[in-house]
Amino acid sequence: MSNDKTSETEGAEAPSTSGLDFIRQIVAEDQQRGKHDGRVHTRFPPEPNGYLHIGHAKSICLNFGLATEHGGRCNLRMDDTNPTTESEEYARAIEEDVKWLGFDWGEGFYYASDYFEQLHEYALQLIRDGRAYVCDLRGKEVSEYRGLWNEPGRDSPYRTRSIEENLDLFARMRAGEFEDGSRTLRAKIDMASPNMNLRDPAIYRIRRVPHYRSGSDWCIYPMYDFTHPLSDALEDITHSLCTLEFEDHRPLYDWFLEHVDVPSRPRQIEFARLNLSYTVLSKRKLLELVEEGHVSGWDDPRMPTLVGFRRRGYTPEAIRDFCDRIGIAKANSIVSIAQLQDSVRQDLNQSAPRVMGVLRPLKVVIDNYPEEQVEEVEAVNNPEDESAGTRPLPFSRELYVERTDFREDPPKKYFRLAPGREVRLRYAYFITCQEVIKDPETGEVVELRCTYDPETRGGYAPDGRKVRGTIHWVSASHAVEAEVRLYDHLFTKINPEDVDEGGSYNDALNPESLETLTGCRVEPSLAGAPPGHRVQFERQGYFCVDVDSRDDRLVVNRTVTLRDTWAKIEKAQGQSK
RNA sequence: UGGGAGGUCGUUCAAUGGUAGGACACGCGGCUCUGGACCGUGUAAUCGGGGUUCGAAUCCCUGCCUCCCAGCCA
Repeated sequence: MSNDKTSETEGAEAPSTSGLDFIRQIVAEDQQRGKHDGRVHTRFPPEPNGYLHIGHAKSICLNFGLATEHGGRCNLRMDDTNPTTESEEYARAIEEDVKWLGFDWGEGFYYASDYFEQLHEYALQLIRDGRAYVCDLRGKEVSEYRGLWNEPGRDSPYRTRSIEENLDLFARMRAGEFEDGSRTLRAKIDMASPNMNLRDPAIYRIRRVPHYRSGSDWCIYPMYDFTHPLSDALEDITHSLCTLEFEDHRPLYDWFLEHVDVPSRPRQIEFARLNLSYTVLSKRKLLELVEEGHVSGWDDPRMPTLVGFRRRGYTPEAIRDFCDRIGIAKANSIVSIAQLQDSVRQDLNQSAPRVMGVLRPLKVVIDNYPEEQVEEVEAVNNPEDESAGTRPLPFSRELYVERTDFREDPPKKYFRLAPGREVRLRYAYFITCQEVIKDPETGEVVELRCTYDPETRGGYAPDGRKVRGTIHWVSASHAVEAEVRLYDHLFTKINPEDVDEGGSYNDALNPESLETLTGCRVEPSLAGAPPGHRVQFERQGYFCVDVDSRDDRLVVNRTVTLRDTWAKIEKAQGQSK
């Protein structure tokens, strides 16, 4: 958040807005012109009917970022006007997620439901001014009267009711005299408008159910289109940022501000919502994934939710960096998941301590190493951060190395272990593979017999000879056993929502999105690591201790792999054959 | 079909009448006790057609394509 070195533009009256995204340009211009007294006040208005996902993060970073960049404020507001889908649990989770992402709303925490009384007053004003009426049409009838895109709607037969009758009926709606769905309060705008939103939209509906906050104080609830502009105005919001699908709601947004006596005049600006390759980002679909059991919950590490990413091991810094990098525009687009992965790698590379972890252990016995001997070699904790220091690693005659670091028949450019080959065990010794032991039944390689060169302690050969390969390892008797969960995309298609007729987005569910490895071996320093602890398993990737972890059962999630140049080479070799 | 909004390297975002640039991805090279990181380098784009202009991604006209809207959801 400190990417501003633009204050060097002294002489210029109006600093250039070049390079800024279109919203920041508008805000900068507004501020230069002294609009809203030069104030910038934004808000992030989630509905507490689900968990926040990475798409929300884009909006959060925009709204909070904009405010801090201009010395303004950003409110967190629960947009909770629909009691049937919302809950306290979601509201609390949202609050926590925004905090986790690293943003602070100060005193600015609000609930639209706290405005119910004021909103009701505003509705009365509209009625008194002849701008709203109680309509007795049922849902189906309303939509019949609404007309089609290319055909104007018809006025409701109740449109011409007297103000007194409207006032009376609305009071009785509030008093609970009418059943759900039997009546609505509608804005009297224009049934012939080419914009459907202006064909007398409902502003209050009857829902005789308790609200998670207002309890049973109300049985009528205001609609989004009515609530939102007025809530913004009540909070003195200057710039009300929302996504593209609300673009043609803007005339309605402005209509309410125009016809209700509000304290301020916010402006709605729309931007494109985030789409991520190989994932879905809609609360409805994410809810389905949870309810249908395709994932273990909202915080399943494969979920694009903030709780999911958190459990997976993503850092708030990485997510913020990602949001900075993808920019803000009006063109709808699908951002590559590789972009996000780059952001985490970038962050974790700096901060994650290195550790030895063997995912698929292959036993190695060093024949010329003394039977009972154990020594300690010194390992660097983080080559990117000298202050992280070093740690001792136990070394002994029996080790585990990565199964994929041995090939009986090595392909070209394979620098790892193979019969007769010498490699370096990171921070320890050079070893040479002398013998391959196989299971007589299956032919599977079960053990490698190797010899080590005692002169190469620490990983250097005094005679100056080089080895091409350095591999990771753990001492068999000292290693801690762990369960490692590897994740892949939840979906196999770049855009799972792009489905053929009759298809469903979950046809593209990836059956291999979770791979659980048991019997993995990690270095002893990881014993007892708490959930949330992030490390790099050298040469493998970044990992994070899962909440399922117990003292006697280490469970770690793979956040993201390291870049794997060898995998690319091998893939290219495979293709050229 | 009516209304609204979009279309720039493979992807994403810039360039606001004056050399089309960054990031990711990809390729090549260097360095390396992580085939990581890092360093260097390269490939690669203005939806089509007209016009205005010394000069157009940008302004005008026209065509094409994509997205959103017919909840008493947000």
